Amino acid sequence: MIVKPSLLSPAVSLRRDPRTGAEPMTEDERLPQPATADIDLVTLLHALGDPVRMRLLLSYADGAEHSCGPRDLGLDHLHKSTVSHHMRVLREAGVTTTRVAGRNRFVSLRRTDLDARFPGLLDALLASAGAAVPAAA
Amino acid sequence: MIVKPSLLSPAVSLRRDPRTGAEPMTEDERLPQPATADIDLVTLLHALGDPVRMRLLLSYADGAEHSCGPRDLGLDHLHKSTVSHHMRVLREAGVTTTRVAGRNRFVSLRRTDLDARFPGLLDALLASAGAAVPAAA
DNA sequence: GAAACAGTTTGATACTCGCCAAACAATCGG
DNA sequence: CCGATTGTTTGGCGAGTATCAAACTGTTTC
Repeated sequence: MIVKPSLLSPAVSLRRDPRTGAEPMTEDERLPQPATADIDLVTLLHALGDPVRMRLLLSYADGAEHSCGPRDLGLDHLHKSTVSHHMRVLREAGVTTTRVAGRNRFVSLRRTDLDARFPGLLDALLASAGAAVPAAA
Repeated sequence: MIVKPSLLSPAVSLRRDPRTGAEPMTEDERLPQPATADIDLVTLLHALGDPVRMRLLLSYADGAEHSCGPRDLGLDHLHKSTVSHHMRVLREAGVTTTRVAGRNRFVSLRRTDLDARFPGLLDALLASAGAAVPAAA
């Protein structure tokens, strides 16, 4: 079940259980996450109702992939296990996806899935979060 | 901190009959609530990240005023003190406003304030909550 | 004044959550 | 193989929360 794609195999095939990831994302190893249709609004709001996770969301809003270290996210004051916990909450809520590549994990926002599930919600949330801290300028 | 108006303010009686029509938003008739500019996004999401409070939000989405009893909200399975607790969380998060009229309290959504603070967010939330339960039709 | 009404507050309990520290697992470089 | 890197998992602790039950406040009605 462990596949090492980077050096030898050009194509990776890791089919998971249909209850977790039923959608065709990048052909790479991903941590378990809910299917788009299974993303629950209350669970999502609960996940984002925490200052640390909201900060993580804003970090991910650029659409790029981010590694998991606290230093990469401006969370030096938190232990790495705490950051790992928060990222798990976000992933299990359907907010983020995690791609495993070697000893690194790359986290990114599930923007397409969220827009499909709750149209307009993510944009409104990001706009609200940006408007909530106007004094920074 | 909860302030008892009847003990601190000697002359507060601004009671008006509800049948006379819409009343201006008088401070003395309202339970304490955050100012529009003080509504915090994370606090708001935390408040809505609970199934009971999300249900309350949907009940208030019609814009009308609702009394506080569990029977009026389809929450018969919950104790009245529990409902009171949830409505306090919503009010302190800035989601709702509570007008005191005699021995009744009328709760309604702060739609204008929320739209001013976080444009588009409430609509997206209500649309998402409606889309989250499509099998009910 | 007494009773009924509408809702809040307090106390108690069980559960969840956020946090850290240490142990653990997997990968990459020597 | 050994150690360094990267992140996860487990255990524990303090704080917060959801719930009910009972007592309480203020209001209306009798």
